[in-house]
Amino acid sequence: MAQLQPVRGTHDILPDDYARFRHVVDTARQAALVFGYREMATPIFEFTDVFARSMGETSDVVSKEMYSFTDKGGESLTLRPEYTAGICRAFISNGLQQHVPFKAFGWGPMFRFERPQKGRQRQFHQIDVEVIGAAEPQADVEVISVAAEILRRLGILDKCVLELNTLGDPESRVGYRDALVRYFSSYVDKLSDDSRKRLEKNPLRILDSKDEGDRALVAHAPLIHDYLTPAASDFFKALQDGLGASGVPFTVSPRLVRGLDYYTHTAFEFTTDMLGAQGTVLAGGRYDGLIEQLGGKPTPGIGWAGGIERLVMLSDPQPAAPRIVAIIPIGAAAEAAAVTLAGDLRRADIAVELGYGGNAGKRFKRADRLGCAAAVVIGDDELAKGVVKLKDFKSGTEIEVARGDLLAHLKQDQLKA
RNA sequence: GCGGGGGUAGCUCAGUUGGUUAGAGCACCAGAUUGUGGCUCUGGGGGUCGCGGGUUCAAGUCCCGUUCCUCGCCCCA
Repeated sequence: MAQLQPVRGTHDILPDDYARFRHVVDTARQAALVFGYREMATPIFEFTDVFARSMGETSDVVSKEMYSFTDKGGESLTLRPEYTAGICRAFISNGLQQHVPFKAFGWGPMFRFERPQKGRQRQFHQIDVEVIGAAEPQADVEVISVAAEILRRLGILDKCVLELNTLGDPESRVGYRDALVRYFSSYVDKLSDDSRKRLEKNPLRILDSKDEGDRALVAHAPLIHDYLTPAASDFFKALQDGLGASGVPFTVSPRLVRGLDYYTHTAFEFTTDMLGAQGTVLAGGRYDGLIEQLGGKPTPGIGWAGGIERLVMLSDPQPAAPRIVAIIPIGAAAEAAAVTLAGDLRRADIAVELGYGGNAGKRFKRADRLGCAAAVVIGDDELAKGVVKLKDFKSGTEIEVARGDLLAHLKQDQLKA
């Protein structure tokens, strides 16, 4: 075991894994583009205040999980623990109000000081989709549809279920919160220690407690749906109708809530039972109060984030290796010709591996291990005749090809990278 | 932050009640085969047994600390 380890909770992504990682990002990007979203990026660190104000000072993420530091100019900065706040900050900073609805796709590393587990790292990566400046439930439908389409393209939609709920508008939420506090307060002695704390800090959270005793109480707790204002109720109905029309299956989970302060109305999660305790693959919701909280004009928004590492674990070991051609020179004179030839092919977008040395046997062996589709052999005989030998690794057959015809041959064999 | 289980070669692991120079398979390198890969055979390199301390004549093995991974809680993607 090596003594020089990466920082706890961080991992190197080596080429084989990176291929799967990139496949997830590429698939997500492509699906998002199809829905009219455009890729963008924000800095991986922001003023600490951006996250503290958006997520709430008392949230667990802000109070104990942020990588915050003071830079040499004395500013308190924080490595982003999530994407939404940064996008909203960018929306305000760049005066994008005139571009609403603003539809963004992004991805990148996030940082949280948590105890690592499988599917939970201190540096992890998310794909992210946001719509800012749309108050209509149709936006919620679209945002969730993008997520479903990404999961479908990754071939893992059937390993997930979509759980859906509403937190109502602020008015609904206040009434419901009071009702919950009243209900649970009458059973304080039966609540778990954790939930007793939640009763003061974040009573909605009791609803998704994993404690057996809590669950029994939750089963008879008031439901948000009885406290929705007519407007909030209509909104939720429209969302469900829209999802039905889009062919996105879901189940309503009245106990699904959000830990972050800025969520309103829609809350949803795509979850799986294949990843142990880290079952949430992709989750999000509506955050109509966030932009204003950050200092912008009141602007509605909705979005989600998906954990790339978790998506990778669910998806199949990925994609076909690139079709590489190995050029194998034999003899000193052929070395130069091989370099020239490699340049010609690469300019035509054919992936070429030119071994650095060794005899023919070694170079063939190496080409085979790399998974090369074919080898181009060039030695003194071939040089004299102006040809190369083209060997197909799969069939083992070898043919002689004029040097001028090689490119056409390779393209015909669909060896383009 | 709390509780449980782990760490022996690049990978997967074995290693007896503590006992001499710590092993296997796979992988890697070399040769058989200096103009032809996969298969086979032969040989080779590679380990401060996670790290530090303690007990002992003797520690991979027992004890303590620590670090990292892992399972669950909290929280979250």
